Amino acid sequence: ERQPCMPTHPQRPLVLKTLIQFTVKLRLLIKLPELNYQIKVKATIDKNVSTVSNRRFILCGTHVKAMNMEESSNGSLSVEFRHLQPKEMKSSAGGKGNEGPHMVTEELHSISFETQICLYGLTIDLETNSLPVVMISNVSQLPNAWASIIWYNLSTNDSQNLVFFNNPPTAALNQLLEVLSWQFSSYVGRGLNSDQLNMLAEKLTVQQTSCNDGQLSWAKFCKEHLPGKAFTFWVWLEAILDLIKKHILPLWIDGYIMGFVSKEKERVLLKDKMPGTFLLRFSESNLGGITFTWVDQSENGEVRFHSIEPYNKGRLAALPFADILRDYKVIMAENVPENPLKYLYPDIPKDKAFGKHYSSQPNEVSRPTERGDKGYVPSVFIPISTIRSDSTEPRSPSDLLPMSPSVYAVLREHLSPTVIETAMSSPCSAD
Amino acid sequence: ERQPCMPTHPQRPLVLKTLIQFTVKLRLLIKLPELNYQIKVKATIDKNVSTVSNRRFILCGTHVKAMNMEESSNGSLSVEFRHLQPKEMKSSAGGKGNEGPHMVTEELHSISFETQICLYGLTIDLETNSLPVVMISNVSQLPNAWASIIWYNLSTNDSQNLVFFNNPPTAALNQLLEVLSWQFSSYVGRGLNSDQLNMLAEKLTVQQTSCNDGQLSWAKFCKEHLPGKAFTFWVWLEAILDLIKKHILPLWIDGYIMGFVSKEKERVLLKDKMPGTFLLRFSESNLGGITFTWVDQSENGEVRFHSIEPYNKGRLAALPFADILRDYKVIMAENVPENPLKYLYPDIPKDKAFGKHYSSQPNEVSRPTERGDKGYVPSVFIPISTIRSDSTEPRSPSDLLPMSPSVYAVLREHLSPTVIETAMSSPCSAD
DNA sequence: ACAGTTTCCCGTAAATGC
DNA sequence: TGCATTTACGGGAAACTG
Repeated sequence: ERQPCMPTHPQRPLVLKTLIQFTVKLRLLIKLPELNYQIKVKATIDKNVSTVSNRRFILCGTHVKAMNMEESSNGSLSVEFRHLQPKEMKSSAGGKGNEGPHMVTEELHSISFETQICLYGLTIDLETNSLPVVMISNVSQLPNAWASIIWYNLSTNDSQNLVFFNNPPTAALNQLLEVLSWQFSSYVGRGLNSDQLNMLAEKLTVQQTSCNDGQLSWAKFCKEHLPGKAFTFWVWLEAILDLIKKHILPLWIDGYIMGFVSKEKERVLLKDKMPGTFLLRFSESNLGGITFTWVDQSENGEVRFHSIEPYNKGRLAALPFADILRDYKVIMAENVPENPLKYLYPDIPKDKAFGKHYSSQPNEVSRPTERGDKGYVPSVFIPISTIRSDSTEPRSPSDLLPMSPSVYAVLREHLSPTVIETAMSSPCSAD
Repeated sequence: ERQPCMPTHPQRPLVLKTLIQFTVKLRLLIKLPELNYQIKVKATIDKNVSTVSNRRFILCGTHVKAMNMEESSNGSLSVEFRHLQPKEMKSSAGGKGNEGPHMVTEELHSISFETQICLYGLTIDLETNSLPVVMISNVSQLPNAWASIIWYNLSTNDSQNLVFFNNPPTAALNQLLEVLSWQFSSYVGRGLNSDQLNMLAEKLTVQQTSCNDGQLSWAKFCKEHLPGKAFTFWVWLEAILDLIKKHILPLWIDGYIMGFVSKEKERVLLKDKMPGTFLLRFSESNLGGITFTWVDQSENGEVRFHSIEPYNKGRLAALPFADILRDYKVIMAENVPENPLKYLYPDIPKDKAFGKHYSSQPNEVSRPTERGDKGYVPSVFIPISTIRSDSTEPRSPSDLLPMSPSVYAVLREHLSPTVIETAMSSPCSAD
């Protein structure tokens, strides 16, 4: 008769975190003619202790509340519990309940709502339960918990099978893909097209030892590591969702991120394109990483591909991805302009003072293996002050005023042919 | 008879945060011959309610504990309360106690310890109190709270004057400076020299309308904003302590950061030095910012100074400061190598796809005013792949193998006039 | 309206448990 | 011992409250 739902982490309902409050709204689906008294509803967690767990929780906050009229619409009764927060009761009695699955994120719990309605002298006991919920204690568990919710609701219409993960069923691959696309559209505002879904499908079904029947096991989705990797498919995908949401949301929504392309497909796509054509792809080896791959031609006309070392959250926090695309450069050491900093006051050679603090980060000089571990082009951030000097039309000193004289002086000193200090080389011919 | 002390935030004792646990250790300074029974000590906060506040706190956790033998040394009795956590009791009765200071960080509280000792048939009540403590609810209040602790202990020997901040006394400037230096040495491992202290003294005493008597008011230290700034002296200094601790600790400890120098002094120091001589200075206008200033000469021999836009925590998290010093470059727009990314697959001009997402960050082209708001040289991070190409000794193609052919191709395409001689293997002629 | 203050809660690190 | 899980708490931001 009622319709429970419970957001906690926005867009990740049915996952509850201990000590973090959540909200549940309940609507009475039958209409009552008499409303002379309060209908009080009580919320309980795991009321019937038949849970697959020896963890016990209670709900703190006002878990008994009266229903009131819905302001909007049809005047039906509802009640919203706010600020409920689950707390774990340390069960000193180590009576291991049902053994079941070992991960807490595969442990299903249930929230019950009870009430009594006295109607025409009749006393009616009402009770309803939420869909299974997963209880976690730290956001780090959220990805796996959410996977459980997805898998459950994808696989069964059962509203209360708390032992579901004792023996989780397989899911139809095409249904799963639909859910994944829906995940993207609800979480980051744009779903996945068929090319992207095909790539994910391939990734999910490699090493599918048997059953090529379009079914996928829970283990393949969320338990077993991807071949050669130290993480599961789902963790990999969640890291990408997170990356998109936090760092490249508008680009994603605009559809400029192809994202899910295999390295092989990538080459097929790029090989006939103009040199300088590139695409954006999520890293398959780094969690939450994005790279760009571009094509060019070597002097003998051979087509070549280059992928930048993937950018992750940390780097993108320092420099937005669009800016990286705008400003990315490949330069030769000889053409790097001189560093204007030479002596720490009063006269300590810079490297003498700071040399031991330089990070091993491969700036300036490329790594021993020119391409990184995965064939990526190494890339670093360099602090630069860039000056525009428009040489197409000669200018008088006064015309240069928009550029401050002192900066101009820096340029003169370090970049002009008549350099005083040890110049590395003459500047490469511009253009 | 006892000796209380209480670390919570390491190195910021006497500041307690609600709901965050702390530890207190108590030692009995008299020796007892008989120890046949347990001496239980009770910890209370603001036991005598004569506090300058209507905030009420209680201590949660085991606040009654028995003393035991000290394992080390002389077998004296002690007790350590761990996991105590202060909680605020919302006093619904709005009976504003003592009016006093308005800031909670100027509200002094006190922790009391009580016990009873039965010795030779005599019952002795013992009680001792902590030095005044400040209760905060968020780390954002810690700097001001710690300032209160410093000022109190600098100004008085009174062990319990909880109304101290109703009318805080002035402090002797030289004593304060000593404390500041001690702050640096205890918090970031290196104190301040006299030059640095002189700069701070000047900063503290500008606009010192009257009393040039070497006394400084609490307000000047921690209440009034610095002239023309939106923060107090202390907040400015704390931001620097924080910056040092988190991003440039080893450089600070080595003494390579002059840090506290006025812009005027800076020029005096640098003007006779070799071009390329620089020093590191904390920004006076940006909270927690550090800049470097270098000297060079314009072509007509005029001495010029340049200061980089200060780096703050966010930027230093992306690029360590030592690396910034190592890699900083000033380049001209004309000499910037081409960006290899031109068309988003299949053939969308890059700027068409991403142009609207570029940040307004002034990369590539300098700002309208060539030097920023405060006369700083603007500076940005640029993602770069750098390739060493050693032209001093020609190499055969096979020597080029350590560099991947594709990277080589990039170089060919975008950078080289005609010929590239590349080698990874040759060590760069060290220094 | 607003500023001081507290609460909320993510996310990393450390502690704990098994 | 190692991994699974919880706890701790800094820090940014929202909510609260006079």
